[in-house]
Amino acid sequence: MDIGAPNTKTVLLLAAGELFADHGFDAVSTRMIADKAKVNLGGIHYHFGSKEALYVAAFKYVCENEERPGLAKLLNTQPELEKTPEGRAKAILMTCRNFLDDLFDPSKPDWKSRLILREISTPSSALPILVREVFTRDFAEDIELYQRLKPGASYDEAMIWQGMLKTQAIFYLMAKTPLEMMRGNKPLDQDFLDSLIRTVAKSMIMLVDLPVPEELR
Amino acid sequence: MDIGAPNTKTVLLLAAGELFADHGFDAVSTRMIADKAKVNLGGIHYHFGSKEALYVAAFKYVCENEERPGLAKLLNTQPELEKTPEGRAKAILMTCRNFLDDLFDPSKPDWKSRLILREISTPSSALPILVREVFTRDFAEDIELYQRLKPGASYDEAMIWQGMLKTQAIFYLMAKTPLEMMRGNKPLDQDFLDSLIRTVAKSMIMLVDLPVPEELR
DNA sequence: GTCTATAAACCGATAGAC
DNA sequence: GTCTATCGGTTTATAGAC
Repeated sequence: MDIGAPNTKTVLLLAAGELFADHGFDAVSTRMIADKAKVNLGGIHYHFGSKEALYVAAFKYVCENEERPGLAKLLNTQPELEKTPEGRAKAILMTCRNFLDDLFDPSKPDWKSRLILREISTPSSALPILVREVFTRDFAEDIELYQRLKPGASYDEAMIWQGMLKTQAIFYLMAKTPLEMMRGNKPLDQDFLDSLIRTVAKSMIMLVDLPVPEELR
Repeated sequence: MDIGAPNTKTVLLLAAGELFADHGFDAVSTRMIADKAKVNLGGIHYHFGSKEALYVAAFKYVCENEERPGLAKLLNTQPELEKTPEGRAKAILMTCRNFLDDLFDPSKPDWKSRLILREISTPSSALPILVREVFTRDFAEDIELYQRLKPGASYDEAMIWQGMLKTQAIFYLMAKTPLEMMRGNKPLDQDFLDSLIRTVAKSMIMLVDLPVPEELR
C-alpha cells in the first residue's frame, strides 16, 4: 500500500495500529481510534468500511513496511563473511546484535512489533497476511542458510535454529512489564540486552559448530 | 484457594479461565461464561462481584495450582545427577524433555498456560499475582542453580540461561496456529517437538560448558 | 443460592446535512 | 470528505421474586 502525505487514511491506520497493539482488538472502540487520530467517527467507516477492515488494513500496512534484516540478508551484503568459519560466526553475532538492538531501541516505537505479536497469539482474519509477509518471508532465507551451514539438516531443525533469536527476542519484548516488576521495577537496560545478545549468539554459533568469537568467551 | 466438590464457584472459575485464555478478557462476555458453565448469569456477580474479579480469581486459581517442575526440582529429587558433569548434562536434557512434553501433551488442556501467556502480554490488575506466583517462584530456583554451575555469573546471565527453555516453549505454544499454517497445515508433531527439545537442551548444556550427551550428537 | 427482568452505558454502523 | 444525530444491538451490573 502506497501512502503519501499524512492524510486521514494514514492517520487512522497509525492510530488504530498503535491502539490495537496496546490493548487488543476487542478492547479498542472505534471512538477511541477516532479520538486518537483526531478524525471524525464516521471517517472510519467511510475509509475502511468496518472496524475489522481497519484492523486488517493497519496490520497489512505494518507487515509490508516492516523490514527486519535477518542473517541471510547480512551475508548477501557482506559475502566475504561467509568464506571463513570465523566470519560466519561473526555474522551470526552481528545479526543478533542488530536484531535485538533495533527491537529494543527506545527511540523507535515498538507497537508495530507488538501488533504482529498479537496476531500471532490471537489470530484473526489477518492471519494469512501474517503467514505470508512475516513468517514465510522472514524465515525462509535463514532456514535455507542453516541448511547450507549444516548440510543434511532437517527443515524442523533449521526452523528451530533460526527461531532461537526471534522467539527469545519476542518473549522479552512481550514480557517487558512483568519482568521489570519482577526485577523490582529495574528496567531491562543495556546490560541485560548485552547479556541476551551474547547468550543467544553464542548458543547459535555453537549449534552450527563454528568457533566462538573471543569477545563472547 | 481450596476447592472441594465441583460447586458453582469452581465451575465458573474453570469455564471463565478457558474462555479468557481462548479469546481474551474483552472478547468474552459474562453471558458466554454463564452459558459455558451452565450457571445463571446472576451467579457471576453473586459469587465474584464483577467480571474483572472473576478474571482475577480464575487467574489466581490457575497460578496457584499449576506445577511446572524446573531443573532445580529435578536435581533435588535425584541429587546423584549433580555429582558428575555427565549427570548435570543429562539433568538439563531431562528437564527440557519433561517441560516440553508436558506443555505439548495433547491429552492435557493447555488453556492454563495460555491464560498465563495472556497476562504476560497484556498485564491487568492480576499482574502482581503473575509476578509473585510464576515469575519469581518458578525462575528463582533455576537462576540460583545456574550461578552454582557457573560461579561468578551475573543475575542477568542466569536469568537468560534459564529462560532459554521457557521463552522458546512459550513461543511455540503461542504461535502454534500460524506456524502450522506456514507449514501447509502440517501440525507441530512429535518430530518437531523432538527437534526442539534436542536443540534447546544442547544449547543450554553447551552454554554451561558441560559435555553434550551422545544422544544429542 | 438461583432465577427473571431490566437499568444504564457503550458498542459498531448508518443516514443524511453540508 | 467531514460532520451530527441516531438506530439497533450488546454489554456489565443490579433489583427483587422465589
